[in-house]
Amino acid sequence: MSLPAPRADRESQWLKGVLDLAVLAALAREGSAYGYGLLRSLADAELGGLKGGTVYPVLGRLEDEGLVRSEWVTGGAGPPRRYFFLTAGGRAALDEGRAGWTSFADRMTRALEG
Amino acid sequence: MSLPAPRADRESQWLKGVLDLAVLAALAREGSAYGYGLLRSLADAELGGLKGGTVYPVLGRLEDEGLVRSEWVTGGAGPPRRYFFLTAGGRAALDEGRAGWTSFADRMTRALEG
DNA sequence: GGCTGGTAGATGGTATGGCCAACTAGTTGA
DNA sequence: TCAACTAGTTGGCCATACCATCTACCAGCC
Repeated sequence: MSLPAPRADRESQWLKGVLDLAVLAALAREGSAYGYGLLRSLADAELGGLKGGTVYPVLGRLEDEGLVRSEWVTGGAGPPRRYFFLTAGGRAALDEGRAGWTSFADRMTRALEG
Repeated sequence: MSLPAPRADRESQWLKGVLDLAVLAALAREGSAYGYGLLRSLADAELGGLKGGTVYPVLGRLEDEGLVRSEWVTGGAGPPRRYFFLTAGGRAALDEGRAGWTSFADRMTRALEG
């Protein structure tokens, strides 16, 4: 391929560094959630077409950073689910990230309009 | 180091895929510009602390994609400057990118507030 | 019992692109 | 001659979203 524009969906680039905040926000909104459910609510709603291979590593990173806690729940219908909850640190990180994002988005939008 | 949060400045992640649009917008605003000037106007204004190693490759990519044209200008004060101009394709890409960005930023902001 | 299909989670490799550091070169002034 | 500033270039690093693939559990069906 030698087409000039690789076209690599800009949106997937834009998600970088924001996806974790989106996940934190979804957890804050829903109280708790398991990966597969998040996957579908995020994909059906605002942010299009996320796949498991994208979301699960995010949850893993968030747990490594102590921003979420997880808990296996077995015995329901289907395979066991791993439910995630925000920690206090996660809530703080979400607030901070929200502020940073709105600031950045404003500056960027202004830069694009000039 | 074992601190949980690697702290890798979120903003630098957010710039991914948006910086090229910011550069296109700056060129559209100023008519033409050379790299070092762009560097300073972008850094002084909205988007903080950009370095040469970040901006010059962007200009190179934009030229490879046919979105900008460049022209060396020698004989002024100081080293030769390479001036960049938007092409028609660049203007179209800017419009398209602007629309995509505002849409994404809106959806993202809504997702963060929920 | 075996099949199939949907649910749930995990993993590895790839490619993108901003970052830093170092480098070359031209001009100006001491 | 030397230093400082301007201007552009290059190479390697690293985080992270993407894709494809894999395991495993359960339900319904024959």
